[in-house]
Amino acid sequence: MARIILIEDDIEIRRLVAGALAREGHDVETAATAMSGLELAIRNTPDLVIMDLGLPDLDGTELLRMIRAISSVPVMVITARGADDAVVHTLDAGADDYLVKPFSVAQLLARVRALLRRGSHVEGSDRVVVGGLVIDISAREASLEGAALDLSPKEFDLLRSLAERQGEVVTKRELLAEVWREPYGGSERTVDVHLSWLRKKLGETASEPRFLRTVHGVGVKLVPPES
Amino acid sequence: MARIILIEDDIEIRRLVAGALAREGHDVETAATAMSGLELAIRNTPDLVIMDLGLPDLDGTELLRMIRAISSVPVMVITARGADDAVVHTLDAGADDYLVKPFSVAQLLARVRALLRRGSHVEGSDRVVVGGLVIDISAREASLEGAALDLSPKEFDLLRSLAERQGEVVTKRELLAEVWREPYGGSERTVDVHLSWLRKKLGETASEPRFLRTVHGVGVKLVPPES
DNA sequence: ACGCATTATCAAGGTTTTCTCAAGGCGTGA
DNA sequence: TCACGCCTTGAGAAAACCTTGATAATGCGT
Repeated sequence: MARIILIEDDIEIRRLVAGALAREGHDVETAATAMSGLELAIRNTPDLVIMDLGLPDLDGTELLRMIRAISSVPVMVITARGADDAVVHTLDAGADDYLVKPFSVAQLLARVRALLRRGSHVEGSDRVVVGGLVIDISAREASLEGAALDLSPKEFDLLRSLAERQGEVVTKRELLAEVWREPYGGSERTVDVHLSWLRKKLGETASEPRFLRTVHGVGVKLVPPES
Repeated sequence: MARIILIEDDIEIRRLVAGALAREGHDVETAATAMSGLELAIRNTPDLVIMDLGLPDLDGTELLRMIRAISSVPVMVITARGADDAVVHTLDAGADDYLVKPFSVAQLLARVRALLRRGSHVEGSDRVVVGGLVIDISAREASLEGAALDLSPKEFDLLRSLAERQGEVVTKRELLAEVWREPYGGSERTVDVHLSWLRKKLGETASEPRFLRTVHGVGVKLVPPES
């Protein structure tokens, strides 16, 4: 699983590519303009950017330079311009691969795999994904539907403990042991309160749960929200 | 300048490509068969391997697998076979790029540059770019939005330690160990103060952070600024 | 439907962590 | 020696966070 940003104005191609990538298990965000794509590339710290060269608001090479100025993320360019000096020019501006439309989706996916294969060695960030909830352990940050969550230390640890055993019911005692480092003492009330805060930040309540389902008499479990 | 191995049986193409690469300043070794190419790849620890898929003594994919078994060197495949599943198959076998003959030499060179650019980044990562902040490690200098920063030794080491693990949370203890060489003793106050100075030079404050985000109870991390 | 046990939430108070300032030490070069 | 830049340390204030106890709500078995 990788975070991929797709910047493409043609809605047909966007759907086609985004769908194929999603089917490979990737987390895809799309943008139809250069500026919104740039913003995504800054905010989401993606593992790969795929961009069209012919965007409505800005020349693709310009966008590429802007991305390169702030990040070394792998960039794949897809475009109708197949002229040789366009390819050379774009690659030298910092692109990692260049695919000419119309292209085969299978080949695109294979090239994406090749780029990610190289990139994955660079970072040691491991993530846990539950529905629209993404938890990045080494960066110690979590986001819900792309929007960053502002979690306190205990809240994050709590969420991580639940995420590492997603779908499983975890007792408050276990959470006290894992998060609070208190295998015996400690009050289970404390866990309740933190769960409540977490719920608030996840946009849910105990009576309308989405991610955090309490199992009466046993504990809680973290699950992807229903439909 | 990079060490490149070219495995290609067609003498015309071999001369053409090897000549062009040499003219770019690279150190090129050629082989006409898979076995001699493999030997070169083992002995010479190249920065890049360019290989034909249709070699006389061994199937190209087989050679690719053998190379991959012993090395993670970038491999570029050039071949007459343009069929889509050949491309997919080869990329998935570990190739980094795939160019169909007849190709333009200019494009080949541009793709070589792209591969080498990435390869050198992985190895002795000498420059770290995060947002508008550029840290040149071997030159021991940093610049913000193009303007050089005047950092004291400790400030630079601190910034470098954070940059080398950008996006990751680093504890003050770890910084004391890495920057101050004091894995146990040492006061975390010291780190705080240096962070404060660094912030001032980066044009930010703790309450209005751009690059240095403190993670309460854990440490700090270096991230690209938002928007 | 009733009562008990468990869970949810709130508000208040206390604790820990972080930030910044200012003072002083140390070494270098003028 | 003096001036200067650099580093360390201590202290106070501010901010962020955690815990607790009380009360309301909910679930479960009878």
